Amino acid sequence: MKGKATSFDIAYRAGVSQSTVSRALRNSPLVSEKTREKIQQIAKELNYTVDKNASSLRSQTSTTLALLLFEDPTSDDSLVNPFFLSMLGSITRECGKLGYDLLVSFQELDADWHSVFKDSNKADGLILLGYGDYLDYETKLRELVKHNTPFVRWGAATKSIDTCSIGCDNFHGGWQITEHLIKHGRKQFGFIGAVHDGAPEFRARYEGHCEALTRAGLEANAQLQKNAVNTEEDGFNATLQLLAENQPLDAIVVASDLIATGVLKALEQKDIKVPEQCAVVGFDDVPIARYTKPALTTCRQDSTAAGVMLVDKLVQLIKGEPVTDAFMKTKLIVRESCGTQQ
Amino acid sequence: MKGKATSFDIAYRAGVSQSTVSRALRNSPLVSEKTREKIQQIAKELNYTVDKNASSLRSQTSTTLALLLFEDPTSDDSLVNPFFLSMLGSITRECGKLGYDLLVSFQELDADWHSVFKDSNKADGLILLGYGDYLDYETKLRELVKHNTPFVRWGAATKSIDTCSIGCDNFHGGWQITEHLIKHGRKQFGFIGAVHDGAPEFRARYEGHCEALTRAGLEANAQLQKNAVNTEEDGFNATLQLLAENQPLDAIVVASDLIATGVLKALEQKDIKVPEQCAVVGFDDVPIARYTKPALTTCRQDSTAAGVMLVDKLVQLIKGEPVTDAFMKTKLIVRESCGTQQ
DNA sequence: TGACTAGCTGAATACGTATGCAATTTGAAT
DNA sequence: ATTCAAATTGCATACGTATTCAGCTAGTCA
Repeated sequence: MKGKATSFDIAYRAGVSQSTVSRALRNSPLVSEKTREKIQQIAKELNYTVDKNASSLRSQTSTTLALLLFEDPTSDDSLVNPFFLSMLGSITRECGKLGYDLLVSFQELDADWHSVFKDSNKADGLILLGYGDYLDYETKLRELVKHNTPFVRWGAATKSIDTCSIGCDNFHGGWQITEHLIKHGRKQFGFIGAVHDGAPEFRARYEGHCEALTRAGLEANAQLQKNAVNTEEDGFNATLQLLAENQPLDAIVVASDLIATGVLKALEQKDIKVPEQCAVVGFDDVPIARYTKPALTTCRQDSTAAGVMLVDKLVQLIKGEPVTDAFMKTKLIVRESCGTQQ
Repeated sequence: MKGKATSFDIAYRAGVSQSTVSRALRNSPLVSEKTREKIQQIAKELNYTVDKNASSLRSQTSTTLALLLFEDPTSDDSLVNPFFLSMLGSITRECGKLGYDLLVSFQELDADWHSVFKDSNKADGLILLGYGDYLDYETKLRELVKHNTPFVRWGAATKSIDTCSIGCDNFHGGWQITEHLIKHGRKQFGFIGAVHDGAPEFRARYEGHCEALTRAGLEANAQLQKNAVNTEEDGFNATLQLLAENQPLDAIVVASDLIATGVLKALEQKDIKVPEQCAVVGFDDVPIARYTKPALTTCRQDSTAAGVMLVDKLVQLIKGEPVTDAFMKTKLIVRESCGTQQ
């Protein structure tokens, strides 16, 4: 025999029809145990593998999920948002466990990703990863809903669209961090992270932060909030701006760890001791956070659990089962940069 | 019309046959410009997308690559080797640029990954990532060759198998690092990293290290080489073992950055100042290296270029073009941990 | 005018599987 | 022996595209 073995080859050797082979290999109860064993035996001998394309074409289902990662193409190409990257491991493994293949694709924000993967039958469903609120995002989500494309996404639930979102409680996280710092005596807060035109996640963190201040009878000073998108560089620059305000400051709450690395760098350059003179707290708990100097106190989002949940929910959606949004609790990871260890 | 539009739907509206539609959409020169434009216009109106499965089935080519990442499943699930992770970005983007989809899959070392992806026609070719030399690796590579499966891999060229390997010159890197340290007055070297049963990459780095010592008239002391697989924990423990030898020591060359983070941690715990008392140099230049305390001097492998090259070569292979192995030069990145900055 | 070519187009088919339906076998019950 | 249901199996077809081959039209050249 030349080329790959087909189900017909197996049928011929087993003395049965191709239909029976197909059924036997999928463990259909319609075929007798004896026949099934014989067929599976032969299949093994021939190193037979089901042709994915033919199978998908016929059954109109690809058992493949597509992971779309949105990123601003302006940033350094080699630098992928480490938080999402850390989800990749668990997503991949969970897919494997459930028998799904995973297509990974980095998308530029403005591409018309929304139709291609599902419409071409490449994937049964989509996992959307990326800090939200980019160009036409909602419009595209709506498009997906209209097309009946199963998808899940990481991020805050969007009230206006009926989607399955999995995210962490950013508001609570921001509150948690700030409350912790207040409890340990910090009083003059700065906040770094874009809260207006940026990611809604950052905004929620900021609002949680403000809420904690208010409850403690402190006041959020808008002058001490500086915008920064999710890069070290922006963190560095925003910190310099913040310091230029010349206001007393004993704590900086930062919207992400990546930004926080830039904040630490700026403070070091200005000879401001962390945490003695100024506490710094990040958000995400990316791998780097353990290695900064001082080690970064942060608010962990459990990316492993998140990845698993994203896949599980998506598969449920594909199977037509009802799913609900999920909120994950954040966890404060106290390291050195907040000055409250032990 | 219900369901997705097919090429027949377009044909009907355009008043032509399905064949013509197929040709027009693939820009075949066989169809007149007028017809082509009309068809493409209608296709756009109907939001038509070619069905990937049907197309792949018919043409027996999937324009999909599979990235297989091998990792020891014992390590923390969420921790993927950061060096390989950093290749993912460029691999993904290069695939996109060339019109290929990318399947990503983490494989356990012992699975029979070697047949599944290509035989099932899921992918046209394979990218193999992982420090080599795991169970039956060569056997499986040989199997791939026998099956005529196009594949490329990151790592040292294997003399015994006719594969396309892309790797960096680990020997040179080890030599480079050591030579640099010697030039700056270090004399008593330790080496941490598994050199026998571990990755051949680590071994080559060690050999380069030894070569540099020999050329400088120094001698590699086997007692001062301690094994460690690619984890921070192993680095920590190996360092303690190394120190327990109670030999004079003013430099430690480490087989990878990840291990080096553990080395730094151990040295700090033992109150040994880096780099004053002991220089430390890693390998890979993973993102974390910039953030350790002190910042890690290391030997960079250009993962972005590597990723692009892996994809390019694989596509060439798929097209039947001849390819050659490639060796990339390493680059010494001097930071603080070697004590020679400026 | 006829013959021939270039340029397009369409009919028909194959890719390899999954599945509805009909057909057959088996065994049990009458 | 007859009937009937249950258990298996096979036949035929559809999934949607790409491509071979043949056919048609219009234009060219003799």
